[in-house]
Amino acid sequence: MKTVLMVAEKPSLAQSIAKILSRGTMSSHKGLNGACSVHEYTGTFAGQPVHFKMTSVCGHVMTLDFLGKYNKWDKVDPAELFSQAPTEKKEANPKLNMVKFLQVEARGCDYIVLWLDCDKEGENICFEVLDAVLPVMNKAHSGEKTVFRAQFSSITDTDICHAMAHLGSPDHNEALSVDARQELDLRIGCAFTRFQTKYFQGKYGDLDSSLISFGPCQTPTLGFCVERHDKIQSFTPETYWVLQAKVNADENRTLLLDWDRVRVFDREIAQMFLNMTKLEKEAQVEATSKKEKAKQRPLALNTVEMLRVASSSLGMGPQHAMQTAERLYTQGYISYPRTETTHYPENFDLKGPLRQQSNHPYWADTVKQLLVEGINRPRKGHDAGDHPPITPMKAATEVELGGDAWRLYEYITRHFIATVSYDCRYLQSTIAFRLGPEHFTCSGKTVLSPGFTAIMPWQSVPLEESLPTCQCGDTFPVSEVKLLEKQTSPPDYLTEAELITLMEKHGIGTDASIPVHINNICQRNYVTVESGRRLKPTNLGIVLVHGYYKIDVELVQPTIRSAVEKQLNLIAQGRADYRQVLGHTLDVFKRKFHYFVDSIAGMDELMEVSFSPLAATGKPLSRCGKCHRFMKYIQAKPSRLHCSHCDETYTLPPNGTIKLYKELRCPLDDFELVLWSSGSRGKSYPLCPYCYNHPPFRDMKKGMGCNECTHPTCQHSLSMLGVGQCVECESGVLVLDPTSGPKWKMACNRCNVVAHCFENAHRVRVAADTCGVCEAALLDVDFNKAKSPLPSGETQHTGCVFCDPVFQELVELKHAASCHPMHRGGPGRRQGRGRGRGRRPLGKPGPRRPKDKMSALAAYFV
DNA sequence: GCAAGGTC
Repeated sequence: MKTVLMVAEKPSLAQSIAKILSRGTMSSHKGLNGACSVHEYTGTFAGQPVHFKMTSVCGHVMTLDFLGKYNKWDKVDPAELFSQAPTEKKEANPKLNMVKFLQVEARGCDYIVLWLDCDKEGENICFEVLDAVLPVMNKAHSGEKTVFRAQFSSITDTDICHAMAHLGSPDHNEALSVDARQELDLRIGCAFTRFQTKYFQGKYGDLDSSLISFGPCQTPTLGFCVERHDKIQSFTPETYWVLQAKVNADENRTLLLDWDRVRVFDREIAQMFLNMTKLEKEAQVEATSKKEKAKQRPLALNTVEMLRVASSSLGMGPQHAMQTAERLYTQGYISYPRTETTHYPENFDLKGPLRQQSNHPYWADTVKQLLVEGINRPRKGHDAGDHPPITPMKAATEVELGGDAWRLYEYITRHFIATVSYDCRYLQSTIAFRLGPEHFTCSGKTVLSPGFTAIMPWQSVPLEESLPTCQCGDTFPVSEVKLLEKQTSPPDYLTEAELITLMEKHGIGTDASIPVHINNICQRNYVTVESGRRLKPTNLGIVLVHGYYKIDVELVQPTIRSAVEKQLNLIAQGRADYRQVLGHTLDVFKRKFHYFVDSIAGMDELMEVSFSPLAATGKPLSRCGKCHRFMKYIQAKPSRLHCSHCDETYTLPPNGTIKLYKELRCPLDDFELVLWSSGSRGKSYPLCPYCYNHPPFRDMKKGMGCNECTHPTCQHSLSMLGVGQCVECESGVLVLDPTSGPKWKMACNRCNVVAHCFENAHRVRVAADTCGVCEAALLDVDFNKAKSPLPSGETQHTGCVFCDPVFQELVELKHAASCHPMHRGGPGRRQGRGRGRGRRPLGKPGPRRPKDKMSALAAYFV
């Protein structure tokens, strides 16, 4: 029997499609990567009985990047990234082993049916899948078609079965347009980002962002925030006047009338209107009207609307809201949360999900009433052909979910119930008055039936007292006419919800990527989230955008995306050549890049005003090995040391504190050592600022401290302080932390394992001898007289921390900062440890300590 | 260390 391989874009879709096509008869098992499942069943294909294997990828299989050597920032001119730098496709998520997984499943298959999402990205993934599986599938007989594409617009029985019966072919042009998009985004984004970052970080010490990034989506996103900021800044308040009149409706009630002219901006004219009306004793009714109006129930919920409400009403940022929604989805509480669709398919079972909610403590009554009296048809929304709107899939209580998960679930459920509820109906009454020559109106709303607002109370029509009944020609006594002086007020900072709307409108990002772009501009310190989730640009954000305004406004305009997308659509439609479009667009941006580089002084002028040059930032900390003057420690991200005399900058490890290390010097370059520490519960190690940036030995890399230094004789080096191989990771060595006393620690120089060894020793040294059993270096310890754990009050002991019975008792293994007790020393508690690969119990370390001192020595003299 | 797009 032949085998048909079928591949969907994500595990959940593979499951639902297989369920539909197999009519529930499939058997499932997990694939080798643990993330994807394979669903198998038998059926017919092209008129013959076959075996079906339905599985999925997890989004893109591959990602585009530059060849390794072009990722060295200090060796490559960013301008080269526009054409010379070659790119390669790498596995998007190496942990998932997707290519291997697909090949294992595809081996021996005869046909493939591609069930990827029906958009351009999906079409591109089709070819990523084909590249992986075609080499291992059975070869086709000549002329036989073996590759098929399913075209579906919703995940319903009819649609899926129809797609299966009308298979087509994958569209190469659509896939190519995505290839072009990837290459453009990569080359343009990286070139501008690297140039800006290097230029400004080399000049200023207080930018407070480790990266000055640029991208065709994130930059216009920032642009919207700064545009609003500029509007606020340039706003000048204007004074205006409003004529306010009150009439007595009866003895104890007055009506406030709205002036038909609303407001005037000229004081004298306002005064004139007041003079014309203030002596009037009565207001005459000119007309009355009563109109029944409806407030429409909401459209079914899609991702973007959910994110808007989450931000504006629940105070949850888009990134957080999305993560919460994903968790609700994987736990089965809601349907797939990434969808653009606001329209339920015709045969969608609306009553099922509704029935599940009929015993819910918060909305049982509303739901029961709907089920008894009949639900309303949801409004006609937009069908993007991806997934049904976001719908609750099972009932849940506040206690069960708790916190933000509950609040989001509650909103989704209330919204869903609202979509099948009736519109809110209310009566709008208006009375038009005349006071002398001027016209006024008074209007009020009375709710006739609350409809969906019962389940979405925040949407209710506010309760108002009804207007008095009256007729044309009636008069009411005037109680007061006065002039109010007011001022126009500036707009407020953009809310996240408004930003999402703007991004959606201009096609910046997608439902899945909008939260990422917003998160990016926050993390890069371009904007901060203020109360009410309003986005206020920082100085850095403002200067960047104003700089683009000065140099090339197109770099920050939202059209930067849509213009490119227009070109890409030509590729997708087969109306333009992929190579030509790519070449042309790259050429345009290459010119823009060169112009930007040549004009960077324009942006720099703005930077100067807000930021301080490197030489003027930071505090003197340690001495430079070249000029022996103090270098300044710049704490702002990225933290570094700057020698203003030599005009050199030395980067330091991120996240942690830096102190001078006892004025000790590196024997290689005479730089004063500094001590990096991740906190009291973490680890610390000394490092030489020069060696950290310029590795001294061949077997060392950039970013290594003394605890990884292979110097054979320096007292701070790995060679001198290394004790034994790490008990968890493959390549790390546990290194004695000479600053950790009196609570002595050894820390792995690769992973975050920390071994606490002696609490009451005043001196611990790494001895020259090694353990005969495990080859770890012996430790030479002087304990405090009063608290010595040694028998008969001895204070001095030399032994192996891993094998010596006295020392073993004193060792405790932890993880830096997190402090999970992974190990407690002492016999009798060893069972059950050592889960996972490559971990050895502390009692049995593997081969240890850098042994090959001769080769390190040789490297030293290179 | 960089983009944006999938998804886990």
